[in-house]
Amino acid sequence: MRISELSRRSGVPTATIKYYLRAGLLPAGMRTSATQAQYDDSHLARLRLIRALLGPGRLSIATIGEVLAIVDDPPESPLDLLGAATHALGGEPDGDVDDLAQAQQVVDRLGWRIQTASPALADLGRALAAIDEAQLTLIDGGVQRYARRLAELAAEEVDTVPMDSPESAVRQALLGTILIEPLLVALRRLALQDASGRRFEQG
Amino acid sequence: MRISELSRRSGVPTATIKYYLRAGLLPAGMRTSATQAQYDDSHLARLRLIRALLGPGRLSIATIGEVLAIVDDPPESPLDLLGAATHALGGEPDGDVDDLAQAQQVVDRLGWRIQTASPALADLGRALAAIDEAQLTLIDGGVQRYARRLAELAAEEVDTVPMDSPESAVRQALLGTILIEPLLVALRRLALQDASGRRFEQG
DNA sequence: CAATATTGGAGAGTAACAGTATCTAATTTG
DNA sequence: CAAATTAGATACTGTTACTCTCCAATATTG
Repeated sequence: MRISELSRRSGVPTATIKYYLRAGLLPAGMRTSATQAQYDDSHLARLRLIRALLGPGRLSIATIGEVLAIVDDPPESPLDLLGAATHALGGEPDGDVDDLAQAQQVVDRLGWRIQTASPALADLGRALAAIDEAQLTLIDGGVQRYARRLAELAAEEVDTVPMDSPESAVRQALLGTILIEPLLVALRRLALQDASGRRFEQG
Repeated sequence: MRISELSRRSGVPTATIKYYLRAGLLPAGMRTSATQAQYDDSHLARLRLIRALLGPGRLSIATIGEVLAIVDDPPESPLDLLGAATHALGGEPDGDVDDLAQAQQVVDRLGWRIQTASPALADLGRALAAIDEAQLTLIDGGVQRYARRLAELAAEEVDTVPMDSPESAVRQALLGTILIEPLLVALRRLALQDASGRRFEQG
């Protein structure tokens, strides 16, 4: 198909498609002449993926570039996989030292083995600091309780990663990390609405 | 304290503090003269909260304004509370009709009672669509499994909301909704790293 | 008490981001 | 052959979250 059809089928303006091409998010089409290129379903799928990562995934164009680079050229070892993934995501790699130490302590108490200097660890530190500064009361058992629930889910998720090919493994692992987050956030907000409705209607 | 001390103690530049004052996020200090005002610990706490919502919470200045307006002037009924909360949060209220229908179906199957037109429902629809478009495989039991884990946690969280005063209830409920999200996201990424480490080291 | 520093308030300027618009030359299509 | 489409490049736009500059009015310091 040509760019106009790609645009029509994806709902993305041609100017924006060109912008993604320039940014290297979308591979160039197969050139048939100086002013024409053919795009196929893989381009359509990639385009939809970009929009998914931009929208619900809330990633920046730059971050999407890093993520897609990993998807397109996966690391040898699956061990490095999620390391590379969370490294591409996550904000500034390091923050306040105390916050980081607190995060490390949480992870240690859980017995989790994490590559040091994971940006997710810094994110955890900042999240804990934010909760602290807002003087929020956590549920009994606090962070550990959330962590154990998520660990159960994480173990199941990792089991869904196919081991047949590194390409599909990296895809599932990386995109799963990113795209399930908005699902969890939305579900949690709805669960809170339901729970608070149940509590206060009889209180 | 004066603005320079507020700046020093919070780490926020005075120019930025003035910007928050103009935006109505921070109440004005007590004026002592035409060119001087006194700020107290409540201003410091508010400033830290703003930074927490801006950083880990990833809210925009405009959204923070809405959230703080609810905190400062809570609705009468606790029932409206999380409705107002999730209404202030959440992206565009409505999206694709099919996506919304799928989200509604998920919620119905769970037996959750949600105020219709909750932006969180639209968010759920978009999150599901994104997962679908990326052709991700969900864990067995799919969305329902995530949902039930989150429902357990949500029920416990709602129990931590103090019923003594509407002010503290709204604070806990609203800020809990927002600030625990980055905690969950960070914990999940770390849990995934740990789980994938465990899986692949023996695979 | 004079010189220097700080402040509130307002408006303009800035950097990053995610597009959009315009233009040109070369094809395609009708 | 005339009208439409395209790749590619460059320039422009709108939004966001600041950041800078100025001014007159104090406050502080020597």
